[in-house]
Amino acid sequence: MSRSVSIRSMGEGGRLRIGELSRRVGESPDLLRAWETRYGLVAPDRTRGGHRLYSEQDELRVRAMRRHIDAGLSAAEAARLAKRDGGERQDGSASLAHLEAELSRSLDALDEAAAQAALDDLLAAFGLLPALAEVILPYLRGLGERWVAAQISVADEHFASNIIGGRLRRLAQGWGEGVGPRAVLACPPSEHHELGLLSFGLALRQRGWRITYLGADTPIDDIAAGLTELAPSIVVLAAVDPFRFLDSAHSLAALAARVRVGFGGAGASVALAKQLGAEPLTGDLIDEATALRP
Amino acid sequence: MSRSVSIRSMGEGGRLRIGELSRRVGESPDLLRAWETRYGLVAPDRTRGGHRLYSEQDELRVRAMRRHIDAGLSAAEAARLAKRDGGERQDGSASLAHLEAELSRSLDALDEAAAQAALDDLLAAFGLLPALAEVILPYLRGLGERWVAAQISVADEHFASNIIGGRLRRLAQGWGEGVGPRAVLACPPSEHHELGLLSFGLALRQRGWRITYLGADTPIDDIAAGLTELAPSIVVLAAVDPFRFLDSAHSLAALAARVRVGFGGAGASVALAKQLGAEPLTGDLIDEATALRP
Amino acid sequence: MSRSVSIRSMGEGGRLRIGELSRRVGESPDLLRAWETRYGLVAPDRTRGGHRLYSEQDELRVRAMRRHIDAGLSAAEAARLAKRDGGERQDGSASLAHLEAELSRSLDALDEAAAQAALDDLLAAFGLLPALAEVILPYLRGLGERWVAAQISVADEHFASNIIGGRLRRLAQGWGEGVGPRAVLACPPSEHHELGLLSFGLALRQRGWRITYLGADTPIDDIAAGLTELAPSIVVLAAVDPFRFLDSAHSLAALAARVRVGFGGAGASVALAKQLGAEPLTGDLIDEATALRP
DNA sequence: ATAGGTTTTGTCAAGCTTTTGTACAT
DNA sequence: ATGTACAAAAGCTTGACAAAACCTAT
Repeated sequence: MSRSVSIRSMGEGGRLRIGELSRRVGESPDLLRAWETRYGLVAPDRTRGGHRLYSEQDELRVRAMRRHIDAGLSAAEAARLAKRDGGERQDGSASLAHLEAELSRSLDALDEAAAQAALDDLLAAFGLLPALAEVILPYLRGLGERWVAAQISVADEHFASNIIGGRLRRLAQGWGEGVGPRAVLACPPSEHHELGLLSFGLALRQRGWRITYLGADTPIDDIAAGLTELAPSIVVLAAVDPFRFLDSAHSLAALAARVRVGFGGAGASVALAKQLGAEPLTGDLIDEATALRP
Repeated sequence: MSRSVSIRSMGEGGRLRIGELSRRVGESPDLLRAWETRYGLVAPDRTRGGHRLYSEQDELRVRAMRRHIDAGLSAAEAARLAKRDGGERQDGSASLAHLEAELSRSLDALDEAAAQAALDDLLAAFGLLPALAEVILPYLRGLGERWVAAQISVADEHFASNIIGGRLRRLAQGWGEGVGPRAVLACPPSEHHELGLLSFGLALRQRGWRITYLGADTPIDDIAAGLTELAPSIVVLAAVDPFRFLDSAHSLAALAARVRVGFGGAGASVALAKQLGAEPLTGDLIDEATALRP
Repeated sequence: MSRSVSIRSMGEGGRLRIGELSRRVGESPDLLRAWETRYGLVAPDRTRGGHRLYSEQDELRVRAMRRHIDAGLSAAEAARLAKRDGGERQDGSASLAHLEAELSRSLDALDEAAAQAALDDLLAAFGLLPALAEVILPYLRGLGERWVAAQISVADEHFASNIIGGRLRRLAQGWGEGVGPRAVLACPPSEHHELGLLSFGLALRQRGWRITYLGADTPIDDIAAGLTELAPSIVVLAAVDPFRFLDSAHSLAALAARVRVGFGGAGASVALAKQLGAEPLTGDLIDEATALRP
């Protein structure tokens, strides 16, 4: 509503001229004008002389446009999405932050009902993969760190793990069935952290894989036994401690000679995987699952 | 790459051009077009200029097609299956809408085996309370309405009621035992609709209550007789017609003077409950059960 | 009964060409065609171009034909029998012995779909508590014994445990909510067998208790920390090895001084419980849960 | 089992159009 | 700033082709 046409004020009014906007968002002025005329991406006010004055929301829209294009959308589609919800970014992340806080609070308070409700909301609002990637896995990481720092008791950690683990297993229902390629999932001996592995399995399932889940603390040689029966496309092993891999180095190398093997979890590394003839799956868990090809 | 971004930006309405879809699913654009023209696998929107715009479901279909082909089916068969159920099974649980339709269809067709299977799936996929709240109770409401509108015969209505009632009773197995507070459930004289009351009992049981179920058409004075023996925390009466309460007004008032009494069902109202000294339970059945405190 | 095919019907209706059928049943295409023309063993659909499309039932018939031939029958005789009853599934008699055998078979064969179906049938036919008491817990005992006797690999054991554990956790949905007395369930440090504890929790839940589940490998002192917050009626600890109790003897005695504590599992004994001030829950797991009073 | 013809299906090419970033004249 | 132009990239349609998989009949 500010009437004053303070040409110079690009500060608190937040209204930018095209050159400054171009510099901030890293798009050429020509392109910004093209996006405006072609797709109506923005409709900046004008100075009396006709110069464009962009608002902060315009800037958000332009950035959203760029994100969508980088994600592979056409310019037209990108503009359509950016116009629809380009300025609402902080709203969405606010609700995400809120749900994250609620999950955290309820689990810390040993309040199962509230925790289940938070998980419900989370999954309903974002869907499985984003909920895992953006909230649940970060929460579990934080939980581990607080546990290491002795800020929470093991009982607290167990409670939260069991609630989340229970939910993940519920979502895993029937994940061994169907027609996709098969992945066998397990943790090496002495490794008991399986929530990450469960999440990885769910992400794979989302992509159509069939999962055979052996879970925590599984002797490597025993995996080999079921190989002919299951004929998996890949065996994925996850551990948070590299020594869990190294302790079974010999068996792992033998396994990798017979079947494709992937190493994941904080204990995996490219070097370690290479050394034992396995594939490294050391990136973001969800990304790795999404990118995995049979 | 910006893989996680893509997950997010695909969330709502971001339609892909053929090149990007090709990149994501790993099939050549030529092949995608061939599958479309030969088998009608997908029917993407088009830009004004004729370029294809694929939806998220299209992507799922293409992936399903690939899975079926890898499983050994011919392209034609793979496409037939992918079209049939390519977009349905995201997270392993069949969609609620699909199960609802299947229940409805099988009951209308008087196909008991199919109806039982649909109930199995429903309960397995969503659990008791959500299944009741989201599917079974809405179905029963619809059934009642269709019966009033004379769109179905009494036999149809009985068939469906008996299947569902039978299942609810089986689920009620042992609900009188345990350690929780006790609720006595009954319908007043001349009231014969007890499916809602059964559901209410199951929801209470789910929350730890012990149920004593007297069922349809129960004289109020008879309830009073068992009172000292059972020592219930509450007596819940349900009727679809307010006159069923009014006909026993005197006995009901007397009962409410001795024990906590709740009124539920379409025949209950806040005014009526107040008048006879009872608690109204007029909200959503499952919600009321969940909120009830001993 | 053919179990709810609808959910896992991914392969349902997928008709095979002769090459793929040949691969699956291990008979040459030529032979398959010969059996068809000579004995009318099957009558597959055809594509417009004339290619054969075999149904799942056709596959069963071919397999039956092979079984009969291997049993010594002539081809003509074998075809006659296979046509008569080759396509019919072995009908699942709902007998307990049969279901037990089917569960055992499918888990040993790492066949998740069949195992889930067996669990479905089991729970539908007998209900939770009988299914646990009569089939699932005995099976788990047998599994442990076979494992000790090294008759099965750890991977086999893990697979079965995860399938059953997943199901139990699914059934545990929402068991922390409601109005009943609260029980805290955990295994002492180093104890990782939690399937019995889960079953015990389900049995308690069935009787109206609210469950707070801390699961495997929980330090006793940490349980004490949550005590005021949760105010449980009882804390139940389970272990298969008495040393798991003895290792935490001091903490356990301290805990038992503050709250009612029960000891269960093969590692518990009346003497041990008495010594540490706890209640023995050494009888049948389901019976103990059923008999427990707040 | 072989021979000879047919169907299915992935791929490619040719020629034309649309989309989109950038450039330039007014 | 506007409007037009332009060219690279990406798409579209039609038609064809060849390898693999199937068919029938001998």
